[in-house]
Amino acid sequence: MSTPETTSAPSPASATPTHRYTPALAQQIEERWQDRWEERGTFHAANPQGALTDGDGANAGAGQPFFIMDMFPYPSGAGLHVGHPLGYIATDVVGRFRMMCGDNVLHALGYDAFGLPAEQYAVQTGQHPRTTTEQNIVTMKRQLRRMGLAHDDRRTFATIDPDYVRWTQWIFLQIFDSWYDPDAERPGDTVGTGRGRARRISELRDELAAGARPVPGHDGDNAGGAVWAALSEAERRDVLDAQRLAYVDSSPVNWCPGLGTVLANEEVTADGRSERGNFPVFTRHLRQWKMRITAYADRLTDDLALIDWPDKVKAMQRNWIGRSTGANVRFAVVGTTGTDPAGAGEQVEVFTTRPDTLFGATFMVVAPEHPLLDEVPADWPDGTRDAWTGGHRNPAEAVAAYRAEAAAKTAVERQADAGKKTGVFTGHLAVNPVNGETVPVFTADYVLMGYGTGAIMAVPGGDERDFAFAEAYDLPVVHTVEPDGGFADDFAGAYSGEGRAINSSNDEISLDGLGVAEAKERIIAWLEAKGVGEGTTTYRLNDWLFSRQRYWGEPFPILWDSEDRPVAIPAELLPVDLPDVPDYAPRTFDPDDAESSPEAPLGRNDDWVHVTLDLGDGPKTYRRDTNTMPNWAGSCWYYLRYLDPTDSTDGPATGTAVVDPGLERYWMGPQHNATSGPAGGVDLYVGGVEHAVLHLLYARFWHKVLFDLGYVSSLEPFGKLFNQGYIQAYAYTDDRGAYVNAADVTGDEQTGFTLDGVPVHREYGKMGKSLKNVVTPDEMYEAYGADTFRVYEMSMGPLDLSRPWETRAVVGSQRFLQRLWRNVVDEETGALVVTDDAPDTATLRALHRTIADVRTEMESLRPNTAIAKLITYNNHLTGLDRVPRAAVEPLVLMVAPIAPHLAEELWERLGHDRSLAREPFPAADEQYLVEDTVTCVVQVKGKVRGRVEVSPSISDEDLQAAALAEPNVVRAIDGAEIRKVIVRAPKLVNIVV
RNA sequence: GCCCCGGUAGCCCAACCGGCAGAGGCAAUCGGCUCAAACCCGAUCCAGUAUGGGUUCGAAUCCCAUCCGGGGCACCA
Repeated sequence: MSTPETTSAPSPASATPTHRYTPALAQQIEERWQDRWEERGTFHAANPQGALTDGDGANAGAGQPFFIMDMFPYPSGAGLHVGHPLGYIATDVVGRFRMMCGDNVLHALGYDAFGLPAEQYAVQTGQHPRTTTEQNIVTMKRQLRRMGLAHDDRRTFATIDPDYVRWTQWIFLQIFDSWYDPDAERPGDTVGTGRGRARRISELRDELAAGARPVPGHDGDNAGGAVWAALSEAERRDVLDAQRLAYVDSSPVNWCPGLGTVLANEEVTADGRSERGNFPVFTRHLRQWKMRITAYADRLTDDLALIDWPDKVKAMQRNWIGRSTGANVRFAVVGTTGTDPAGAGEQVEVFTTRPDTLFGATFMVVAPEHPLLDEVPADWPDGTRDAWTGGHRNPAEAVAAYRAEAAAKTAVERQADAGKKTGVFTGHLAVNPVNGETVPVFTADYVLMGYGTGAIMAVPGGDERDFAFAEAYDLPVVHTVEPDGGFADDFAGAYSGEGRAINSSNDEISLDGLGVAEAKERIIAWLEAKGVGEGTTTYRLNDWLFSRQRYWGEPFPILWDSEDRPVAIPAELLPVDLPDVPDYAPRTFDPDDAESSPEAPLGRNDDWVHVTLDLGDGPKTYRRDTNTMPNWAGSCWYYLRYLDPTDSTDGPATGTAVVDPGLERYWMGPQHNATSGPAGGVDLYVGGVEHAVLHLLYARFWHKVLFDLGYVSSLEPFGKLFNQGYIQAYAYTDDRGAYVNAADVTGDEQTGFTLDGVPVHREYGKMGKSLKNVVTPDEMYEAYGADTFRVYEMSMGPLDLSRPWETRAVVGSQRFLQRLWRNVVDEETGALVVTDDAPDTATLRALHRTIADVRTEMESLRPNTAIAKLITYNNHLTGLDRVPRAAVEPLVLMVAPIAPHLAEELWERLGHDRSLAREPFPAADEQYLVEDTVTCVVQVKGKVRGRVEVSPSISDEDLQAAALAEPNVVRAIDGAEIRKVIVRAPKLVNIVV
C-alpha cells in the first residue's frame, strides 16, 4: 500500500479536484467579495453634492443618474423563500449592468415595517412589535446580503425608525395644511386642463377674508369678506377644516370587527371582506380621518399617459378611479295631491352618462339609503299598479320594509342577487323635465348611494338593468335610439349602442335623427339653459380613509383642543413617538358583530393622551389623536428617502423639507437622463402586480401634493414600472389530502409522483409553510452558492412570467459556471489556463455576436435570453484547445451582472487589481458582425428545397440566378413553369411554379 | 357576464418587421472517464406551434371563431 505524495484532502471524497468550482469554493469566494465590496464602498452611489459620495470619496461626475428600485419588502417573521428575491436579483442585474454602462446607479433597499402582520406576530409571541420587527429585519438583511446585492447600504432604513416617522408625519402635516383649488393654474401640465392644484390653507383664509371667493357652506357671495367677517373664529376654523386635504369626516366607512379597525375601500374585496384576514366588513357611520384623493382623480387618470407602466396596471388604476362623464339632471318631485302638498317643489338629482336618452326615462330609481325616502307619501297615489307595492298597504310600510331588507343584506348576498331586480314603489312621483311626464319613483338596491347622486333616471329602452327592472315591475319601455337599419320586428329589450335618436322631441328641442354624441351635446346645452341640469363628471373613487385603530403604525401628529377641533403639532416637535401601552393588542370583536365600535390602543395610555403644551398662545391642555396611520403611509414616500437618507448632512438638516430639492431634481426630475420621460420619477420600479391600485395610487397622490406645494419637481414618483412574475411551486398531497414534504417526492410527469413508493397527488400554486414546499435561499447558498442561485432565477424564463420552481434543474446553472471557471482556471492546480494568443476569427465572430446580443437582451430586461447567449459562447470556448485571454475576459465582464462573485474572482485571477463593477461593459466591433457568406434558403412554393452560400451583399438578380441553378431546386421545379420569384436578398428566395 | 394576458419538444422556455420551427436549461437514452458509482465530459432522442377557418408566394407570428389556463372588473347609471 503506497502513500500518495500529496498531503491534501485525506477524505475518500477527495476525487473532486481541489480547485473545482464547487459549492464550498463558491461560498468562500462569495463571502470574500461581499466583505470587500462592503469595505470598499463599491456600490456607494454618489450624490451630486453633500456627504454621500462614491467609494472613492467623489461626488457624482459625468455619468447619468439612474435610480432603480424594488417594492419595499415587509420583514416577515417567516423568513424568505426562493420566490421573494426574484425581483431583487433582477434589479440588481440591471443596476450592475447600468453601472458598467457608465451610469451613476442608485439602488438601495429599506423595510416597510409597520403594519398588521408585525402586530399580530408580536401578540402571538408576547413581545413588543418593535422587538420582533427589528429581529426580522436583521434576519432578512443577512439573507439578502448573502445574495450579493449591489445596494448602497448607507441609504437603507425602516419605516419605523423615528427619523423616518418624523417625515411621514411631516408630510401628513403638509397635506393637513393644504386645500385643493380647482381653478388655480398649474404650470407645465400637458395632458389635462392645466388647472387645479393644492394650496396652503392660509391662502384660503386670506382669500376668504378678502372676499375673493364665497365661504363654503354659508350663503351669500362674501363680497368684501362680509360673510367671513360675520363668522366666529370657531366657525371659521370649521370652514377651513372642512376644506383640508386631510380632514375628519363622519360618513359611512368600512368597519371590520374581526380586525378591530376601519379600512379603506381599496382594502375591502369585491365580496365585502377584508383583504387581510378575510373578515366580514360592515358599513358604519363613524368620524374618521380621510384624504381628499378625489380632488386628484383627473390628474391621476390623465397623467398615466406620461409614464411607462404596463397597460394592465394603468387599466386597473383607470377602472378604480372610474371617471365617467355625463350630466346631472334634476327631476321635480310631485307632492301627492291631498296627502302631501308640502313635498311639492322638492327635487331629486340624478346622474346619467346618457342624457341623450332622457325622453325614454319612464321611471326613477333611488338608492335605499337616499334621503328622499326619509319622508314618503301617506297613501299610494292614483295609478299605482299592484306589482309596485310589494303587497304593502302604504308607501311608508313598503319603503321601511325594503330599506330594512336592503340594509340587512351583506355584500355577499348583494353580489349573489346581482341581476335579480328587487325594489318597491316609494309613492313619490317625479316630473321628467324634458317632456313633463309624471314618472313613478322606485327604490331598489341596484342603485348605489355611493356613486353619482344615488339616484338614476331609468331608461328601460336603453339600459339592460333598467329593462330588467321594468320587466319585473310592469313599467313602460320607450326606445329613443334606433340602430342602423331599425329594430327587428320581434325586438324586445334595451338597445345601448350607436344609432339615431327617435321619439326625442318637445316644443323647444328635437334630438330626432342625431347621433349619440351630438344628441348628448344638444340636450346638455338645453338642460343648462333651462337650469334643470348640467354636464358633469363623476368618479368611482372615494376619498381615502386614512385612520386605523391599531397600535403598530405612525401616530397622527394632531392634537384636539378643548373645543374638539384639530391642531397640528409643530414640525419641530416631531416625531410623535408611539406610547408604551399596557396592551398593544387591538381590541377585536366577533367578526360578525356589526354593532361593535373601534377602540384605539393608543387611548389606553392616559399620560400620553393628555398633554399640556404652549403652542404660542399660552399653555393649554390637549388630547392627542389616538389613531394610527395605515400601513400605506410609509410606502408613499420612501423613494424620496433613498435620495437623502440622513437628517444631518444634506437637505433635511435644516428641518424644512423631506428631501433636498437639488437631489430630487438630479435623481428624479423630468428628463433627468436619456430615458426619463416628461414626468420624471424612478427609472425602474420592479414589484408584483398586487399593489396596482393600493400603494401605487396612494404614492402617486402624495407625490402630486408634494409637487403642488413645491417640494418635488417630478410629476410622478415612478417613471417606469415593471411587474415581475411569481415563482410558483408544486405541492403534493397524499390520499387523505394532507400535504407531504415536497422535497421527498420522486418521479415525474410520465412515471407519476410517489413518496416512499406511494403515489401522491400534485398541485401547483404558491410556496408556503403549510404546503410543505418551501425552498429557502439559505438552502440554495449551501447547496450551490449564491451565483448559481442568481443565474438559475434569471434563466428560468422571462421576468414578467410566473414559473414553477424546480430545485433539480438548478444544476444546469451550476454546470455553466463550472465550465466558465474551467475555461480560466485549472481545476487540479488552480493555475490560469488562458493563453495570450490572438483568438481565431470564428471565436471573434462568436464573441462580438454575443456582445451585441447580450447588450440588446440586457437593455430589454431579458436576462433569460442573455444567459442563453452567454452559455452558447462559453460552450464555444470550451471546444477550443486553449482559451485566449482576449476571448474570455469580455465574457467574464458580461457574466458579472448576473454572477458577480465568480466574475470578480476570475477578473482578479486574470490579473486585474480593481473591482470590475465599474469596468466598461464590452462593446461589439461591427467588423465581426458581418459574415463573409450567408446561407440563403431557397423555397419552392414555400417549402425549403435547397440552400446556397452567398455573399451578404449579393444583388437580387445574382441571387435569383444562383437559386435557380441549385440542383435540388432544379429537381423540385421539375421543369414546371416559373410564375413568380420572390427574392429577399441575401437570406431567402421563394420560387412559385 | 365583460375586459386583458397566455397556450411551441416529457418539463421550463427561444424564434427581431410574416421568411430554414430551436438559442439555452432540465429530464431521458447512449457513449467516454472510473475497479465501480456519483461528479464531470461528449453525443443522441423529442414538437410542426391548443383547435378550426381566413389573408399571403410564404403564418408560431396578422385577422376571425372556438377550447383551455391565468389575471382584472362585476348592478358604477
